[in-house]
Amino acid sequence: MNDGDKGAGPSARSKRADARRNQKTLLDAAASVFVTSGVEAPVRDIAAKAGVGVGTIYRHFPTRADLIIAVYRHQVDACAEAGPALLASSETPHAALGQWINLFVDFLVTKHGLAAVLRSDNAGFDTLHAYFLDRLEPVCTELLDAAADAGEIRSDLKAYELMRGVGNLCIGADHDPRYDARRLVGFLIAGLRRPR
Amino acid sequence: MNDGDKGAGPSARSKRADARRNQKTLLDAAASVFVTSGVEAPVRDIAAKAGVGVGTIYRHFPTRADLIIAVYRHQVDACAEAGPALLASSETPHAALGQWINLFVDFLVTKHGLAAVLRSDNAGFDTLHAYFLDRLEPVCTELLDAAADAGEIRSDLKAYELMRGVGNLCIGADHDPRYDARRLVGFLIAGLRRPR
DNA sequence: TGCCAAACGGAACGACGTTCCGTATCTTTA
DNA sequence: TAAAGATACGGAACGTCGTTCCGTTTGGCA
Repeated sequence: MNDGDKGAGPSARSKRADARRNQKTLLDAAASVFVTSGVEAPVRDIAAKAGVGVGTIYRHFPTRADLIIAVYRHQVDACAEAGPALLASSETPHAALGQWINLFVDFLVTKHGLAAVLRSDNAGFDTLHAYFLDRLEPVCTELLDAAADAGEIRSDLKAYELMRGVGNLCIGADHDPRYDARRLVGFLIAGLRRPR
Repeated sequence: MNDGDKGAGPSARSKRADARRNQKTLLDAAASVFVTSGVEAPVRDIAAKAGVGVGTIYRHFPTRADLIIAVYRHQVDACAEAGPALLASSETPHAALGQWINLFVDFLVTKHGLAAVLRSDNAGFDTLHAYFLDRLEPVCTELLDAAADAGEIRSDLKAYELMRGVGNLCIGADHDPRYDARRLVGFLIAGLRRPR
């Protein structure tokens, strides 16, 4: 338990001062570029925004996924932590599930291209995929089980499958006014209801 | 009614013999490579498989989308034509819709990466997107309207939105045994049922 | 047979991710 | 405080990819 490092990003302490500074600068620059150009923005753009060479990015974040994870870790964690809270505060487990899915969808939809990259089969994004799953799948499973135990929804759906489906529905949901991912996800969740 | 050309691919007639031959060779090579490496296979691979230079590909198919369209046109057309037939032969419009969507999903899922490319925001794939829409949206609208008129499903969903949703759900459905796109699409369709 | 438009092949270009290494900077130690 | 060693930096360089361009070849026709 040395410095709070969780394994997906470089340590924040016990490094040279300039390295620590650059890491922060890089995170800010990446976050900013992600907002304007999406998470698939060229590495050089991020480097330029941060006023740093591309080598520096790769030293701090060996893969692109590591950078994305570092940028969004807090929000993913918040989403994970909201699960149990919703379960405790909602009328029914199904309502909690719906609200939690809404959080998840909002998160994905507001990050340009994140959903797409999550599903990319390009090598190097497995880490990202794995991180989201590690963090969120248990939470989703808990909500799903609760709703299934209450008899509100079918019980043969795994959290993994649901999350992939929801994630997929969010792809390209920005920049297309004719496509409302939230609504479709709502239909999907509705379709989970136990027949009768 | 000259030679069957529909505008998205080069004419088959009134060209030099070698050109006509190469066009066929290219279609076969592309189809073959698409099966083994997916629709995003490098252009050079397709050229190599066909035994031609890359320039030849671009002369016959100005954009990558044109090549993909040419390869799958028959299947897309078949899917489009199946719509009215299903509507006529099924018990209810909702059943017809479900069966038609199944055809669509089967088509997408069996073509490596086609669903993903359909949703790609890379420039150059608009043509592909447009072709699918031109061909299939009217059919989907017809089915949707029939089911809505029969009071079986909600009436506030556009064919465009449904097709995008279904297409999205199919992304990455191959090479992942834990994810069954057909099942999720089924849930989505079920979720369209009119409340009651 | 000889001409020439049509078609061909593949080198070349620009964008990108990623790696590598000479250089600059920090930190430690004498 | 000054020099040495470790650490980090910048950006050139490499490989891959889509796409364009042009010198060369070839098929059709007079």
